[in-house]
Amino acid sequence: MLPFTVHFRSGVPPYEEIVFAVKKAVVLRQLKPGDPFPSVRKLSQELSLNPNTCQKAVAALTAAGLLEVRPGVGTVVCERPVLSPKERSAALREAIEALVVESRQMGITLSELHEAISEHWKSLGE
Amino acid sequence: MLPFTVHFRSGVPPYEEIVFAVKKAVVLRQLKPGDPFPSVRKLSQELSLNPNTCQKAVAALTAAGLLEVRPGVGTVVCERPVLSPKERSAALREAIEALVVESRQMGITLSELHEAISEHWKSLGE
DNA sequence: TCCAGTGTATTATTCGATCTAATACACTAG
DNA sequence: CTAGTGTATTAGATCGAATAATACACTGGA
Repeated sequence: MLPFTVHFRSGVPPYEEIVFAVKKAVVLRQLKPGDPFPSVRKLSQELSLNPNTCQKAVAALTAAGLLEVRPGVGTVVCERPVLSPKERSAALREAIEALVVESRQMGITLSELHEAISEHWKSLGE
Repeated sequence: MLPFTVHFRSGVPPYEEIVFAVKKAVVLRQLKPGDPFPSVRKLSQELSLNPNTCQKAVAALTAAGLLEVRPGVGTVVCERPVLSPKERSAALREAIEALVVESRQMGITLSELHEAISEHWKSLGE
């Protein structure tokens, strides 16, 4: 059994789904810093995917700073990366702009958007 | 000259960039309801794209309710589509979840996220 | 009526990303 | 030494997207 759940949707590359599922699992504390991360071969077996596809997901998560690779040993979950507020805002700029434009185009108010975000935030715990 | 600006990025299909650019232009009031929308052939000429690619963008915008087609005449910008609050929230569910997970994974607080969204919101006017 | 300008449909081809497949290699713990 | 790691390489299959060249139905105006 894997320490996270992947939901595959048509139109979205499987390796991207894995990346998102792992990020969500970390947020939900299903994966904690220091936890061992399943091997590429284990992943490919559990998810019925090619090892290369899983390797691509692991590489992306490593580049994003969520996983740390111990050569020859395995992969573990990292401490949360430390970024300055400026870096954090910049990293989310595009996603925020897309969401805001989409929201205003649909006639959603700023209050409604804040409310919807707060709800999702709380649904992930604490 | 087109009534909106498209920013092409590698990795994103050009027709999706057009769709987003038009949505943003409507939000910015650069495109108002009733305004004539450039023809497919005009678009392809100005953007140096194949007519079929522009046609795909027009079709997507029509399906989204932003444009209205007058057969044989041309295309005009629609009135803002009316959706119930429930429909609006549902339409943004995935984008919001992705943003919230990404934010929490990066260690951003709910307050910081609200602040960043408010800033982007105001940068689009009124 | 005729014609130019609309949106739209069709068919075919090219291109790139993705996923799969089968190996191979360097590393580390036991 | 061996089994289990991550990683790299090469190749092929598949799919979506973009391009290309036409063709058609519709509408407004000359």
